[in-house]
Amino acid sequence: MQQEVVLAMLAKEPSHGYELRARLRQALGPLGDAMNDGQVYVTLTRLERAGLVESEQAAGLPDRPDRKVYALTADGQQRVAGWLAEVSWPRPDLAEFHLKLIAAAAAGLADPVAIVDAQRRELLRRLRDAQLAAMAEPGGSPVGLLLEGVVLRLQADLRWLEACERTWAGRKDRS
Amino acid sequence: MQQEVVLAMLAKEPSHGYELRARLRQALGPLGDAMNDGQVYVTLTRLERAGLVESEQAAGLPDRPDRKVYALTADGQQRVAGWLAEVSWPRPDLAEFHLKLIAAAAAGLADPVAIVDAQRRELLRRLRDAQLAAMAEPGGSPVGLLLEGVVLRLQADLRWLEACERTWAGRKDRS
DNA sequence: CGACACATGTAACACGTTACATGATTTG
DNA sequence: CAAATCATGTAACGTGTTACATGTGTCG
Repeated sequence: MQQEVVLAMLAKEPSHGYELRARLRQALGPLGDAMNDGQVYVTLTRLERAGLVESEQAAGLPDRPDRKVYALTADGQQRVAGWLAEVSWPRPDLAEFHLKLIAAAAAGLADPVAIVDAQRRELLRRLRDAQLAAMAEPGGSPVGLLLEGVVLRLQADLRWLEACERTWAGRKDRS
Repeated sequence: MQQEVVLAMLAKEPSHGYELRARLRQALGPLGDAMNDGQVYVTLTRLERAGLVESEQAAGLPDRPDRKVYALTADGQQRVAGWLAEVSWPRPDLAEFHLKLIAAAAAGLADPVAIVDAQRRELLRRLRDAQLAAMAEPGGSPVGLLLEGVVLRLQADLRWLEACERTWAGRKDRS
């Protein structure tokens, strides 16, 4: 799960895989459920191979399995600092849907307007879910904030779908 | 670039790599500039290996290199139909930024509010660019529609950043 | 002559995902 | 006894990305 994220969590303090996984889940709230359990370990292994972290065996709780505690190397710290300074932002991934409409219309396989409609119903469902989840979180909490972002996004996407419907409905009339 | 997209473009009519690439670029407008030239061929090769398309050598324009024309197999057609019926939607990728703020605050490496600020400046720049690009497109064109989606997204993200700033500024006061 | 349109690829790499595999201890 | 918690991994796969590599014909 995103090497930078794991690195940044280690910047706070050295830790082991199991705990990182738990911290991630906690920070993501309901969105963390999609995570795969083994993923963190894969990422840690690769980070170690890349020389960004180092591991050390450490005793766990009494009568508990030992832990493998990872800490940042100098390279790792630099990478984290770079990541924090970065202003990258995932570019909107609307292109796929856009191309779907174009392809459907061009190939005559499906009605673009119907596709938009189906998509809107799906997004409305997700919006409802996100709003419910947001209400379950205490206001002002980080997880609540994240869910608010999801809601704002979905609302923007729904408005876009309306624009899509208007445009494609118009195109059909003219063809 | 997304196997389904390539498949769907072939659903309209059999075609060769170079043309697909051109059609993609045209459909994406300014967003198509990020594409890598060799990518389409990689995708086509893998699709053929997977039995979703078949290729045939065909004569190109006079005195031009030959083309390798790809067409959908029955499996490929089914896959396209399935894709069109799907209501998948990329889940919002806000988690990374969210985790960045949490990590910055926890590790004390950077001021979350400063990060939010830098990010806002970046998004405002992108918003301006997208609006300029949108104005260059004829109204009602597919590319213009896509750019409108990008603008709506950016506006929603900017509103989210404002919420982030309020929340994190509040947290700082209390710490 | 140099740039551009036409046309095709490959090799290597990074990364996320999935599924599988193990084993102790506490709690109901 | 079964389930959950603590704790770790690996092998294989799909796919996007990058960089490199090649060749002709036309147009200015």
